[in-house]
Amino acid sequence: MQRYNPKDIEPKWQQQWAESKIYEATEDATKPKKYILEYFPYPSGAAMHVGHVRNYTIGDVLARFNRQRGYNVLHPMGWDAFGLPAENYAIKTGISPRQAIDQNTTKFKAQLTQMGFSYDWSREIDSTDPAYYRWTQWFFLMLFRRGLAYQQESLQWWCPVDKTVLANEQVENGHCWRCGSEVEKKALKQWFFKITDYADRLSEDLDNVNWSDSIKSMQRNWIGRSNGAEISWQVCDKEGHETGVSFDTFTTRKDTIPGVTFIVVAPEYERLDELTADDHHARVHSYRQDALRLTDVQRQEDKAKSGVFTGRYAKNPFNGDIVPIYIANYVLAGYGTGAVMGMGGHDERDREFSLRHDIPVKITTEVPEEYQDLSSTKVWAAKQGKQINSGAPYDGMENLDAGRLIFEKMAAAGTARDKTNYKMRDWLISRQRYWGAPIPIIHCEKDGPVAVPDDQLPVVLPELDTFEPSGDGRSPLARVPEFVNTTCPKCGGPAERETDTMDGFACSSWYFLRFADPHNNDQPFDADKAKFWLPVDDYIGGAEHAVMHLLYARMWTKVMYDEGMIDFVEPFTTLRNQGMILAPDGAKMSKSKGNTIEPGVLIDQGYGADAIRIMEMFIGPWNQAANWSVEGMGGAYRFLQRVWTLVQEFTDRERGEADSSELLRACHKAIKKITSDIEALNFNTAIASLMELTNELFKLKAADNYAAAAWQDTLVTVTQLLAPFAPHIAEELWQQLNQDGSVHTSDWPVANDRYLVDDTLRVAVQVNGKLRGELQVAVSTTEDEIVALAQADPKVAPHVAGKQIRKTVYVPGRLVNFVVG
RNA sequence: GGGCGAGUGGCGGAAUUGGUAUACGCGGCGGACUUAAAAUCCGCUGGCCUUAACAGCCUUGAGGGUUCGAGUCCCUCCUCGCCCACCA
Repeated sequence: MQRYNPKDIEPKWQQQWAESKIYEATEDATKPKKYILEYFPYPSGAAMHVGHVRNYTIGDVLARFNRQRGYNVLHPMGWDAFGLPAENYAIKTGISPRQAIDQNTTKFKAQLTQMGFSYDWSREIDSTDPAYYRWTQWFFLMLFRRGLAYQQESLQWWCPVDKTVLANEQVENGHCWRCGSEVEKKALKQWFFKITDYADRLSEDLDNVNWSDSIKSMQRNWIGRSNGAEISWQVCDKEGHETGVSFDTFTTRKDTIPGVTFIVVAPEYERLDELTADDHHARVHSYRQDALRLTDVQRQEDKAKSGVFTGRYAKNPFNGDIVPIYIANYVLAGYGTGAVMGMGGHDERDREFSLRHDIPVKITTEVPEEYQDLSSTKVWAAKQGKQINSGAPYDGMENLDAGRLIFEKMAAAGTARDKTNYKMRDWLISRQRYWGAPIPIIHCEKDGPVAVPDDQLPVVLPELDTFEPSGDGRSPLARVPEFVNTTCPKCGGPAERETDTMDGFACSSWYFLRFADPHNNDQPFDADKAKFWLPVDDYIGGAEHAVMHLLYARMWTKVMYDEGMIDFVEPFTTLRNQGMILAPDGAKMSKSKGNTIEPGVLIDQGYGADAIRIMEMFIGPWNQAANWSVEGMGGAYRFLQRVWTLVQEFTDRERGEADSSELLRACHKAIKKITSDIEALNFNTAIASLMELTNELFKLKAADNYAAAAWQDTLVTVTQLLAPFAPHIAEELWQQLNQDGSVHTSDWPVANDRYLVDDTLRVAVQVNGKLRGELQVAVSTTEDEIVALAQADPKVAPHVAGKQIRKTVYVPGRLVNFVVG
């Protein structure tokens, strides 16, 4: 008997599938389409580990299952290859990013192929290919034309190690998302995409996508829409003489306006001088300089709420109160107006500031006893209660009603207006690095920033010998005169090219559309093809993209919709976030820790790709984290080996009129269960059912009670059910069972209810809810008969004998419960 | 501090609408085969009491509640994970 040896069969079928092109998708409208996509990877030089494999396996199981179920499946793969790792590698080794990426994609592709993933490689794309980034540049210009790409000089996050600016989304807790070093602020002129224009739609359209609540709430949180009011204040001196300067603050608590006891502005506040008295300039400026030198992390560590008085006051537009103006580093410059009304009564931070600087505190909402000590930092922040200390007619009202009235009065006087603010900032997309798509803009002294004409795209990234960033805020491209010096497309005069490149997230904001039409040289994609395949039906990836890629891609999609290029507003109908695979000890797998488990190694050890795939899917629910188990890997292999053995030991000898009903029942029960399990993404229980069926087949084989034809049919069915999970062994056994074509293009089995009817029922018998016995009865037994049998059952009788049965509950076909008392 | 999610055997995990808790796998124990081992096949495996079986009692983070019946529903609490975090 031939033993199960994955090394003999897996490479063979991988080659066969590639040659027969069975996974290539065409726009065949006779079948419903299904676009299944995994986030296209960064082809790093490191081997992929079993955590990555889980992601691709989920996608591949869905792709294969849907193909067998009659869908026209698009399952493409490509490379998100611009970005720092390749460039840093180039600096270190002298190998150009282009060469490194080419080597890595070859390696990465081999690893994916080795796992038997059913990608349509004819659609492979590479974001660093000029044929691709030409269209990334084209989209940049579309955004530019629509006023959604603009340049602005301001303080930006700057990573001192990577020597480039970063988007807000790429700063994690004050550290660079790539290298982990602490970021700084630097005043630079940068390119932005105006994602804030889309804040409302990005927030609201989340209602219409099938994403997990956690990702949705992460996005909503990040966008951070809050409705409130903008209030105008007049600057004055201590006696209330106005200086003629006014400024605005933002609040979400209109009801607390009567309780404002100070104003505080951020150190970066642009009009700080206008809010500062002459004799306070020195102190205010020294505080400002100190604050600006601090990194964001250091500033957040200032829990003591430092700050200094500006010497000026502001007049409360609601009640005329004169309150001091401070500068303090706990106020964020980039949110709202950069100036905040302080009310220590109901805000913890303001309370702390008030206590530190001896500012009186005034509460405007009735608070419980334990919060009445105003010298404590314990603040009653609940949003509802009775209004107090605000005068008539407000005192005694519900505070929210009072707030509305206060606002109406101020709005009528022109000192307040409705305002919505967002935590999200515009997306900073320029990078001072070499390895990215050049921003297709030409700077002309006369015409300003001018779009590179379409027919001059792509602006090709020149080949360089050194990629070292200079750190002076300009990219290495600035050192290439033949790249920089050009002529203005408008006036023909001498001009300079933009030397910054685009954030890699620009490339990944539209790649899912390119897969619909990957080789188009006339446009980013053909509208009909996009309409055929998009939106993506199942998008599978980790949660780490929640507020970056997934937000950016959604914005671009909406811009394309506004441009009339596509007819949908959300790119990813269903999003699936797989759980992380951790090392056996529960630690995160990483190359630096040296605890990665690589599929290539497991394949070399003889487990094979199929067993790895089974293990990945069986280890637990697909969307929960799981610890890798070395022993579990053996179990996955053993399971496949048992299936293999069943087919090898199949002999076609005559069995006469053997009764196959048990066999057929087991088989069709499994079909039904596995089908609904995969539909619900319960991959682990689908595999458990396959294991159960296999165990059942071994028992039936030992009993030797089945007809040969039914046995053959069952084995064929098993290969089909196994095919999405373990495609190689399924294909091999399919062939051994003399089936035509490929198991992967075969029709998914359908359960026949005829085989599922049982002739006996098992009914549990409870007394007062406690299990006391079990009945085996014919299906035809009536309720009365079952109750009588239950009562008479030797295990049940002692518990009911001599007691009064007060109630009998019968759940048809399941249980009888006697309530005795 | 805010948001999201999770607590079930020695371990990973199963349990339709509330209806026989612990499927399936790992690990462990025993058996068959073998000169022997590996591999393979078969059986047992939540805890307590019991020589053992039968029977009984207990058990889904803790405590209460609803119900004939709760892992599942409600309330209170505890623990852990992830994300965001001075956003006024």
